[in-house]
Amino acid sequence: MSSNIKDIARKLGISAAAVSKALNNRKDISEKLKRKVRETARELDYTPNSIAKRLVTNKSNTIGVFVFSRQESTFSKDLGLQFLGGILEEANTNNYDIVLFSTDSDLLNEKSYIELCKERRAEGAIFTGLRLDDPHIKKIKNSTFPISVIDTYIEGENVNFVSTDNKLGVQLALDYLWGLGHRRIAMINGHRNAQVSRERLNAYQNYLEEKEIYDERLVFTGDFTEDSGYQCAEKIMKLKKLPSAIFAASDLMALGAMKAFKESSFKLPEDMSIIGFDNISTGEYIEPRLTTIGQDAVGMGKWSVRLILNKLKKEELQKKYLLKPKLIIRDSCSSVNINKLDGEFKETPESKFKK
Amino acid sequence: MSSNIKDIARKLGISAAAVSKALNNRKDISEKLKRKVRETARELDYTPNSIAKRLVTNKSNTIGVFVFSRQESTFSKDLGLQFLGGILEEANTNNYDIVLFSTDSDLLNEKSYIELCKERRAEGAIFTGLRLDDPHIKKIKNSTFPISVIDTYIEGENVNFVSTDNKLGVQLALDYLWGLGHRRIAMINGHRNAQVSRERLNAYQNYLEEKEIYDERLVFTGDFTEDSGYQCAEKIMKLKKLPSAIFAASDLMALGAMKAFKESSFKLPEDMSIIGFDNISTGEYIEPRLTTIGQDAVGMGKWSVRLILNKLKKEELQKKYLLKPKLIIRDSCSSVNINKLDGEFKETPESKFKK
DNA sequence: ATAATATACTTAAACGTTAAAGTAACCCTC
DNA sequence: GAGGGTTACTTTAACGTTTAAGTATATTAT
Repeated sequence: MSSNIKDIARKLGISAAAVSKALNNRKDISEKLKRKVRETARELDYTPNSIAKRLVTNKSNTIGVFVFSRQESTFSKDLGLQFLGGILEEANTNNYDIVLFSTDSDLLNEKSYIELCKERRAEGAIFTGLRLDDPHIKKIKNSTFPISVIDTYIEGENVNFVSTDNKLGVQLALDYLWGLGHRRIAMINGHRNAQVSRERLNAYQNYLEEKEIYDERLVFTGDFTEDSGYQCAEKIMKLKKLPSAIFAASDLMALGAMKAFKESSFKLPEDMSIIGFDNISTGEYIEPRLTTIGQDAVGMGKWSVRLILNKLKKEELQKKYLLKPKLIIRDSCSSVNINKLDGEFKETPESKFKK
Repeated sequence: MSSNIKDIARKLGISAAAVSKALNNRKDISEKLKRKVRETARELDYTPNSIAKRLVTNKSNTIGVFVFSRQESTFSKDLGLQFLGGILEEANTNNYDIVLFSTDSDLLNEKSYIELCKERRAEGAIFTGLRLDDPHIKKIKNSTFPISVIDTYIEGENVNFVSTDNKLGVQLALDYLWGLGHRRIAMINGHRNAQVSRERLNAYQNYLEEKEIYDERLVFTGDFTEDSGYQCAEKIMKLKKLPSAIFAASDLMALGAMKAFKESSFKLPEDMSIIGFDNISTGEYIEPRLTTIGQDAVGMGKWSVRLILNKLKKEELQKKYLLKPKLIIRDSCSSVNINKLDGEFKETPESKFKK
């Protein structure tokens, strides 16, 4: 097979240790020998064996990654590949390997996520799309190596949390709707087993309570899928008093809702303003183009790696990183239609709505 | 740290070899000892060290994966995650690890893809989105370990090719358009550095030549991006004799073309039928919903792993696998508008167009 | 009873690398 | 010219496993 350090040593009549040191550019080897070693290494087509190196140094330079991307996942496939891209770039830049694990195969029935990582001596692990009711949560909590979980908060000595600043995201969305004059704003939330659902709901409730317009009957619970958004929209249409706007906790649900309204021949956005969350690419193509809250998915991937690396270096023991979302204004929200306001709100003085 | 085989051996007063064999369920160890070993392994919270195992057995059980997903890539992010899903599931099922490499970081400037794999002693590698003008192609050609390349054909002893049956895909698309009565069908192709562009163009040309309606002036070259589709559509609109339908080599380009036509207030699909290729999820949401050729991306991922595994087992030396595409009929194609037919085609007898 | 065979282990080496400790040769310094 | 320091190596052990070969004991066949 391919040559090793001993082959080089033999050819040069020196010790293997000298070769190792030469290749690692240590200071106790002469420049002359280093040159000779590097040259013969090239001649013999030497490739370092990282497996041997990992064994002897007891350092795997590996991070395990689990991407749970089922339909009812909190993120779309769009975001999934962006997470991965960020993770990869940051990891490889720091000389770490990413080993990806299938979350579909039955590997996971035999062994826990943690065991899979331990066997490979992974130095850290990253989870995305983990549900709060995942059976392995306790093991993650008690992990002996650092773990970053994207979008799901888990209490634990070695567990980091990377997410979007959901409170800010909701604020951006509701500020925008409020500014457009909306006073009756429904919410279509994701399922209760997602961290982000809770956060977004809380932020929504707090915001509207502060404005004194919170109405719990306007909160509908889906499961992040398009279909659930559709169904929630149907329920909304049956309301005696319709809202003028809807805040959906995911773009996919927003898309489903739009479909339902279109089928019931609502004019969008005039008859119903809809704002989503995620900024999936489809939002740009649908009619009307979806206004939404954009997440920095690549950044989330990078930070999940950084927090692990920091922990390994025992420096800067930050366990949480929230990325700033941004409002992406497109065409799915309009200023509130004065003619359709019911008595309750007719006297509201806001008339200079920006758009 | 975590315990090892020697700890178990010491505790039980037996040799490390016996422990190893017991844990591997070899037949020259008594059932009684096996039970005892397994029990103490559990007690001591033993986790096998796969790194040591890989070193001694000289088997890494690893496949390296490179996903090139730039904008002008032949596949969308949608498909990217599907490839990965298929790869992962098939690999993990067969006890192989996937190590993913960033194609953005500058890791790739220092070392070739092949070197990265060799250092990790990867047993195989998978490439997706590789361009025909990639500088590392020659190294891939001469690889000493099996490689599967998705959608890019590279000649080489150890190189497998996994793709969609593009000829069939084009046939499905053109049969469908032909059946709807279209006789003047333009093509918007991807860039020349993608294998699939060549195949799709060839198939298009052959099909239309057979029908004796091929016109090279109706072939436009984009680069798989939406924007390039838009630009090609603009050129098409400047044609003296407009086509009645367009076959786009990617959904993204089809989307761009639709945008251009809509802006020029074409009625879709009445004024222009458009069919795409890929079946990205956005196609379902756009108006009109995009008719397209669907690819089995998950299957492509799985087969790229299978071909590598077969090669490693030296059985069934198949180096190529083509997955069947399927026609996904939605709303972006209509039967040809008789009133708009120019003289040249008016007498065509086909009048029973299915839709 | 003896030899052959099977069973259930142990011993020892190996995988390719690194790192700690050792050593020989040389250079200074006073 | 003996002692201290530096330079440039070598020797040895180790990382945690597996495997081939060896061995002692028990079992069976003749």
